[in-house]
Amino acid sequence: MSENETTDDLSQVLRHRREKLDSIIERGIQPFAYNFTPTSTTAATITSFEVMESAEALGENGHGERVTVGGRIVGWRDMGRSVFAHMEDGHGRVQLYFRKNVIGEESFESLSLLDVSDWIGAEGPTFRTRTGEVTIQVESWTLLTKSLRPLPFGKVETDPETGERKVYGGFQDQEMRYRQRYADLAVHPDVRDVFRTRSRVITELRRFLDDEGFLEVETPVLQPLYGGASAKPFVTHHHFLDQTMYLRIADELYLKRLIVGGLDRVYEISKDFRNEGLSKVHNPEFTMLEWYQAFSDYEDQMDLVERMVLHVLDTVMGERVIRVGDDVIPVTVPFRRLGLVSGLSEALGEDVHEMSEADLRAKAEELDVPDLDGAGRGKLIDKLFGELVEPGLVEPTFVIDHPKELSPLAKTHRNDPRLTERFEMYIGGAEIFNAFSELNDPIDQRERFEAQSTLRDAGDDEAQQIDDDYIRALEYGMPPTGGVGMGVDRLVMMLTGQTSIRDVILFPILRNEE
RNA sequence: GACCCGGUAGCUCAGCUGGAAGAGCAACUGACUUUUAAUCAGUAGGUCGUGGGUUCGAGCCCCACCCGGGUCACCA
Repeated sequence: MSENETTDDLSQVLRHRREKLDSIIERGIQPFAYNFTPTSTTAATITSFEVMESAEALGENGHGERVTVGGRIVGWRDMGRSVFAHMEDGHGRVQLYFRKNVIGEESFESLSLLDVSDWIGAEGPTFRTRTGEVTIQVESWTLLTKSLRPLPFGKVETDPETGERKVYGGFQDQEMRYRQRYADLAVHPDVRDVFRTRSRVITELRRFLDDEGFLEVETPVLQPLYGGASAKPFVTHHHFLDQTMYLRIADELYLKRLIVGGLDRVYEISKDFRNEGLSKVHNPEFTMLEWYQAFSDYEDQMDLVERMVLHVLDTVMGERVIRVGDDVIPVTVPFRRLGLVSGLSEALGEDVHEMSEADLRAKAEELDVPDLDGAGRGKLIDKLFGELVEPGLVEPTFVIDHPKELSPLAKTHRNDPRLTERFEMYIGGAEIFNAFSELNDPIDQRERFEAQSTLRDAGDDEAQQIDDDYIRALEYGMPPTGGVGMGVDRLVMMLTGQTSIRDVILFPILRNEE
């Protein structure tokens, strides 16, 4: 039976499909068509029928419009001299009805060569079956692509009253769903919807910033020095230059060089790369949106973030709520603003500014906060805040005015030299935005870099490098600037109610197969 | 990185105290011209994640490893 060893190795199911392919070719049917021109989609076919029906415009035999549709077979019920099937395209699904005395003997016999997950085109008038489903009475059909590997469709039961879909069996294995995202998408319409939403969110973020007068720019992914965030980079090598290169961990320093150059409102949507662990909210490559606006400070940027979030909710979601798992969180402006130090003081019941580093450390140890080695005052405050306050930040909240040590690229707070003008915006306990009044004093910036360098020498491999070229740019003069970074993946998680970042990234990072 | 759970037919899973590898769906053959988790009859399909070990005998027990999920840690 089998032509060769390769075919021998295939499972029974795959072998049967190869055999059908052979039969198709023997009958002179093209199994992988070159093109097809539908006149309608599955969704439009149904809508059109319903419109004609309610206008009492149906033709003889209750037939609606004659359509030609293309799609993938997702269900098949063989009744002998008639067959019911379901077809899906990018817009929905529609039922097909094949009758032997309508399509003819030869065409009907050829149906036995079709399988679930094949792509076909079908042509005929619409009607409503006895059980009430709008269906295409197929008069002719054509094979578009023979599928040699069945998709793991489950059995779908649709409740006739509520329209709720219940899936039996199906494709559950998370690993396989991520590795074979094409199959996951093919089988799960709701997964396709998540990524459609993601795309629309990014479109609306662009539209919002474009309308605010921002210019979209592109800056290097491959960088001789990395900076703009505290993170471990991916390291690579350029052979011709014989030079070590890093994949960017942030866009920040390049975008601010553009502000120096007079491009006064810029943004970039980019993949950033951080060589760190994986979690429900961390993928090593992720999508970042950063923007910088001359003649603004972090207060202005808080207003802009509020307007941006509302714009995305209004245009994409149609409602001002965020979903975290099953929780529905209303989004209203202005968002809550909480000083990092004052919020922590409240949680501790004493003024953090009055506490010594030793006091802070004792508190942290008392609470079993891990990894305190080498933590300075700022780090201790941050850790305590993370432990005591952050988990409660479910409604949209700006956490503002971080300790200076934690923020080497932010301006010193105009009213308190111990703090910086910075905010992080949290929703549902996750950080989504991070912003500052950008530090534009080149002398101060060099000192901050040097402090980072000291941390680096002390073993902190996430501390930032000194970027002399960036300081040179600041010496030419950067106007007062507010800048914001946003985790696009995390925002999409919030909007689509996904609890894992992997469910909003089409191809999340996985270990190699085998 | 630590701990917990998992990996058995194409898919979803069961498999008792160690004693002849199972079910449903999918597939294949046949019946059925308005079904919709179609139905009915029959057939076939297995490297039990991998490699060792214990045992008369291992899907099951032991050791190591691989892969994934979850929790924690790391990650502003």
